[in-house]
Amino acid sequence: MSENVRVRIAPSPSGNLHVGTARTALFNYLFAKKHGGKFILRIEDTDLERSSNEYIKNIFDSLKALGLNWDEGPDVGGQYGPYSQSERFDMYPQYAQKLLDAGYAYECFCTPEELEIEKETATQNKQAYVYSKKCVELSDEEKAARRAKGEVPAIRFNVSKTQKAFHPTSELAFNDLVKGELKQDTDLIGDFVIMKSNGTPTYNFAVVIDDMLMKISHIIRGEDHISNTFKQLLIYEGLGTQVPEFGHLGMILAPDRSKLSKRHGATAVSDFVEQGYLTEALVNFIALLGWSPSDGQEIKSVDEIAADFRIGDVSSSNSIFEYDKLNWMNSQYIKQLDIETLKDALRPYLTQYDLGFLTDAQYTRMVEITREPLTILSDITNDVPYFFGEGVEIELEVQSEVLSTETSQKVLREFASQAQDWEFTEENLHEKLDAFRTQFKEQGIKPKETMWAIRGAVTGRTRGADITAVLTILGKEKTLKRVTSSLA
RNA sequence: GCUCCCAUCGUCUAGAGGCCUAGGACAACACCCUUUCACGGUGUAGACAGGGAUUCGAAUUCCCUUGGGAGUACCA
Repeated sequence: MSENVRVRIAPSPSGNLHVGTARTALFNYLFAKKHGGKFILRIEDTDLERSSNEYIKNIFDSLKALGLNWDEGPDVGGQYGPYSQSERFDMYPQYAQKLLDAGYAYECFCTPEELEIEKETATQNKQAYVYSKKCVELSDEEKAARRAKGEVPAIRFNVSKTQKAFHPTSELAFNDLVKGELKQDTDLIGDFVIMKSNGTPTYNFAVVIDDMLMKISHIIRGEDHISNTFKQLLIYEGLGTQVPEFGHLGMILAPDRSKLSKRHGATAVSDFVEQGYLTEALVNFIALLGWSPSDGQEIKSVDEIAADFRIGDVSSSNSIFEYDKLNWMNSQYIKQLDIETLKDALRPYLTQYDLGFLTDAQYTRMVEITREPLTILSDITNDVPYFFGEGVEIELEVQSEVLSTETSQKVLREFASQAQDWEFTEENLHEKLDAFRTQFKEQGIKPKETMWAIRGAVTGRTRGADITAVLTILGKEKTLKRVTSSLA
């Protein structure tokens, strides 16, 4: 299948790129890479009301950030364009006409009110709603008369007729790439509209025509499309064109097993990026929802995953999006970042501080000593306030439980006097502080307490980065000033 | 309501009849390391939804129940 593999992702720009869509895009991308095929981006912007350029840009940016670059699309073009559905409106009527001519579709003049009544009786009888087909046998005279009255028909697909033409029974089945054989009784599928009375195609029709014209070979999408697949299968057959392969992925659910929505927090790729997740970590994590590496090594680049990817190995069940593992994975990716990249990546989260306060060397050192506990990049914001400004804000608890004690005061007094003569380099400070601790240890004061007093006075906290490096970055003057102001 | 899909530790998963007294990862817990927090290391605990059937033998096959998800538009 190698040269002919063509897959696509077809988001509708009615919102920012959702992680669910991102995962579908990823699996399509992996499938294309694995088989040396093409990955195509098509924007389904037929719902002009809800579509916007801002969302289109967000989709482009997010996909690129995840490393899912497309071979054909609205921006890069390709030989099967245009790649925005709104520019393809004139392509659909001819195929609807073809279906009409073959008898696989017919005009329907039913009003919304009539349809509503049909639906109501169906629900009352606890039956599945299936369109009555009342317009299927309309004579040419009747249709002409209705038109004369100003009625405009929609075009419906004749399900049973198409089914009979291509299959012995009313059962329609196909072999799904991830779920295996899937079947449906087509008697339960009503004759659905393919062209609305306003002349635009419905989703199910447009998708088939687009996929056919773009020569899409494999359609990998969410399992919420399974019921659409049966309708689309029939359209392909009615059109007499080659039917692509289908693969349906389980859904991504929120921890409460409901659909992942805004009320659960971040849903768009760009939301995660804003929060300080690395796209490399995000895409890696998302790949693990439904797929697992054959060697057990979970941290992998998209390229490595592609080499190991087999669509048949993808899990057919839903999976829950839990932050725990994503967080861990993000921290792993942060650890792998080289220092210059990290320094830049962190800047957006440090805007509230005056970075000019530190030299580049000091900023570098600060990042080096504060990077370790970072789960997401934005964690840095609350970890570094004491590096900036002359004074420091002391946490209430630190003041009452650490700095106010007799022991701490003693330590700080001694520190204030001794440190006057110290040279504030990390190497020297390390040595001096070691001796300093020992000195107090002999008086029965634990090293931990000694260091807490100093840390508390200088950073206002009891926890944080390596204190020797902190003092060095601050320098003697600021350190002593802060220590002195903590003396009672 | 009707139709379809799914069902292994809390979560993501390995497992395609004997290799399973079910393996890994995250989270949890304990201990170690340590001038704090953390990182790291070593351990502990934790699952085949329930019931039938097939078989010498079932997490793996079939059926039912239960639970969860999806679809049911002249939306996409």
